[in-house]
Amino acid sequence: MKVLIVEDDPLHRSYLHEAVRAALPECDTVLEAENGHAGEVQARQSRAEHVVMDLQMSERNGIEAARTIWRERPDTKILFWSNYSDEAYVRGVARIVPEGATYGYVLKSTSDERLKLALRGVFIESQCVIDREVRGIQQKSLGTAHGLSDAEYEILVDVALGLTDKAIAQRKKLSLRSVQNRLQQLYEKLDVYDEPGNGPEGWYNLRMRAVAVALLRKVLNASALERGERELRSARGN
Amino acid sequence: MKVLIVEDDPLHRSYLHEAVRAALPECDTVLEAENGHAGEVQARQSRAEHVVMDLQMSERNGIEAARTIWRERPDTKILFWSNYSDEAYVRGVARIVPEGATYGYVLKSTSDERLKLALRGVFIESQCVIDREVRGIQQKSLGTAHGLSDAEYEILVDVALGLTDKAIAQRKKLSLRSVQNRLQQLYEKLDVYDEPGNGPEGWYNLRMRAVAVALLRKVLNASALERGERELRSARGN
DNA sequence: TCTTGTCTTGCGGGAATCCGCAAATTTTGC
DNA sequence: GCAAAATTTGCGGATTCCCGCAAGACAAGA
Repeated sequence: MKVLIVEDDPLHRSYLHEAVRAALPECDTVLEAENGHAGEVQARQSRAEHVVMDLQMSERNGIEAARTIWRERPDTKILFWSNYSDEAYVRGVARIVPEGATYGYVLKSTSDERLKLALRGVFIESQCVIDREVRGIQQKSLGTAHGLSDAEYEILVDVALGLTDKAIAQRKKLSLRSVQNRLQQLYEKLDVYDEPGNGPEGWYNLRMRAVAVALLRKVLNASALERGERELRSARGN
Repeated sequence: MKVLIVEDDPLHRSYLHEAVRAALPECDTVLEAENGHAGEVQARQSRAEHVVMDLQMSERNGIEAARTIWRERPDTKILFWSNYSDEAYVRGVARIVPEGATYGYVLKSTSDERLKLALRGVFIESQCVIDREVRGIQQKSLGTAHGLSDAEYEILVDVALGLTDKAIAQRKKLSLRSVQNRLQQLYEKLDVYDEPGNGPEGWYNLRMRAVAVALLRKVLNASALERGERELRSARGN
């Protein structure tokens, strides 16, 4: 059994290496890669079916890397090991998990014991192991109260990239007014309307404020923006 | 001699602890804090004059913590030790360094040797030690070509927070048109005008696109946004 | 003093936004 | 198969943004 570790921080990498050795005696080979791109190459060459992957890496982040790995071998078991549980990350991972694939998502702040359990659970028992806190974010993002639907989230990304309503309408094949409707839903869910009494009204540019709030709440993050920008550019130059 | 380490990652914290022990035999006490807030408290209680500080921590980030520490004792020597050299961080640090204070800024990816040199340089020799790469960012942010002036940067933050032109004008005590002028400078420097030929014109909402570009280039980051938001709220409720 | 350059401000208009209203269309539930 | 609910779309307008143009304000320098 082979395990591939994709992690850019040397300290965390060697810690993970130790943890894998300790938790998985049946593992005979541990490979390492120091960024997403190297990880893809390694996974392809070594045919490793078990991957521990950091999200947030320079060069190429974990979500991108996981997506190409899964595209080539959808039965690869991937355990995401991340510092943060930003809704943007959770959503990003959920978007790329293939049908029926087994994966895990644990935070770097979890105990050695729980990391061990996750390693065995995902790699040996083929269970999906999601950290408690991550699970909470997942739930929240589905709740209709504050949670954004996929449609709303996509609009949010387009807006955040700086596209005009017209451009979004064209991209999403919708009428101008529909895009604006979606935007209004966003404004309500993100609660960007300045309540009267809190200074004069009209303090906020709603479009910009919505993005700011999404960033502050980690519904969006830099990684999601970069992903969107790449997609935008590739769609442009088709 | 006392050294305070403020770092939320346990692995990095113990690594730093070792590095300090090895580089500074004249140091008899090493204290640790696991987030910015605890760091402030520790610094106050222990009167440590030498601090190694991570930027990007939850609870309270390094820039905030450093600012309050320096406000209480401006002669404290602080070595910033960070994963990234985002222009937003570099700018954030530069904004809070007191007159004549000595500090350093090294990346976590530097070698043990250079970390050691930085520790001795800042704490013993009272030199300012700035990593090569960080220095590069500093220079670039000053170059008039793409670099934003402080005035432009402040407008950028206000826009990113979602304020309207009118609100910014009021906040900054400028006329509406002056704010819009500053915005136009921003648009030019961030190069948000879609060149003709690249699809139909009017793809971009300039205001939003400027912020998106700033985020993608790391001129802005989530930390800077949070700082801005806090200032905004405190200014509101005065 | 006069010039030159930078910064600020006002005016005006074209374009984009935000959004209420209502009809048309699709989806959902039974 | 049909009615209720949700979504999409068009229209019109108030507001805001974006920006060219030009007139003051201010500082530096010859």
